[in-house]
Amino acid sequence: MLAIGTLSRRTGTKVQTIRYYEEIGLMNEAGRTAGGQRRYFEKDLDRLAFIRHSRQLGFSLDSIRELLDLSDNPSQSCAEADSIARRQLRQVEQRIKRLQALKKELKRMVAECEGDSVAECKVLEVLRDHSECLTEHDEIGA
Amino acid sequence: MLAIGTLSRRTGTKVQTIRYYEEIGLMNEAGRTAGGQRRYFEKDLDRLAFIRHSRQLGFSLDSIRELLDLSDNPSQSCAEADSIARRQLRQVEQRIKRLQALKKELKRMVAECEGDSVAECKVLEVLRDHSECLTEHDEIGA
DNA sequence: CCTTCAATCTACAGCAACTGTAGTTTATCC
DNA sequence: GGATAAACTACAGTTGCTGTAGATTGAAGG
Repeated sequence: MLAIGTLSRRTGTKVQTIRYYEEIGLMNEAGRTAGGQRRYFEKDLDRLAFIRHSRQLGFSLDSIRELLDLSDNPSQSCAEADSIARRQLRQVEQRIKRLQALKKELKRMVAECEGDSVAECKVLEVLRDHSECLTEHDEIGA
Repeated sequence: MLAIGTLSRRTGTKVQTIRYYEEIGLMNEAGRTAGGQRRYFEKDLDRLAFIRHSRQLGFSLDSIRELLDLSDNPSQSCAEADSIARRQLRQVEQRIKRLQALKKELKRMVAECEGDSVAECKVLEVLRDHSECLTEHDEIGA
């Protein structure tokens, strides 16, 4: 039987975060000692590791919930899991695209800055006037 | 004199967001009509546009606050604004790097999935077992 | 002048995904 | 049996908004 701190250490998850996952139903309710402390099995550790790893790959808690459901029912089709992963991949690619546009703009902004006083600062000037931008960046960078 | 809805339309900012910016002190407190509605000058519109544009470039509200301060005091050195922009650039580059690692991993995951049942689903397998990953991705993707 | 209706107002709850704090109780080790 | 680390609950705070409810206001048309 594992205490919550052991799960915490072994998965690099804050104790409060584990309790939070229980609260929102991602982790099963843990068994308790007579004194009320949570005690876990190895399988709980595996589940938490799955959640953490998925988070590291950028999946939302909602997606992870779906993936866990699939994982719990091994007879289902794999297609669902595949499509969740593809969706995540598309999102990541989207974000990269947007960030690359931002990077370009920021680079240009910084490169052109050579004035010594704020009055002639290119950085502030660009921020003041969107029309100086080369690219469109209408969505706020996630 | 401009109503809040006009600022909203002209900058693509939700009305509540403008009020929120006032609440946290990013926008100056607007003048009011006898009936209590906010009325703005052109300079307020400019300030809001500056804020929005900076947000689109991914600056945090705290950074924007600094940038606005600089912009309000045009005799200061430009170095400060420059360093804020460079910091932002570094952050963006960092995020791109991380996302590219994720993308690689997700691509591999999706590419290898060919089993038809969840039991042999590569996606779920990879999520279960971090050691199957090629890259480290210890930080949760922002 | 009066009605009407969109626009605005305040106040507060909610989102994602945690993180931090305070104050208390439990488990473990010597 | 005492000390101390670790666990407990409950709740506030983070970032940057967004949405809702219910009450007013302002401008245009008749």
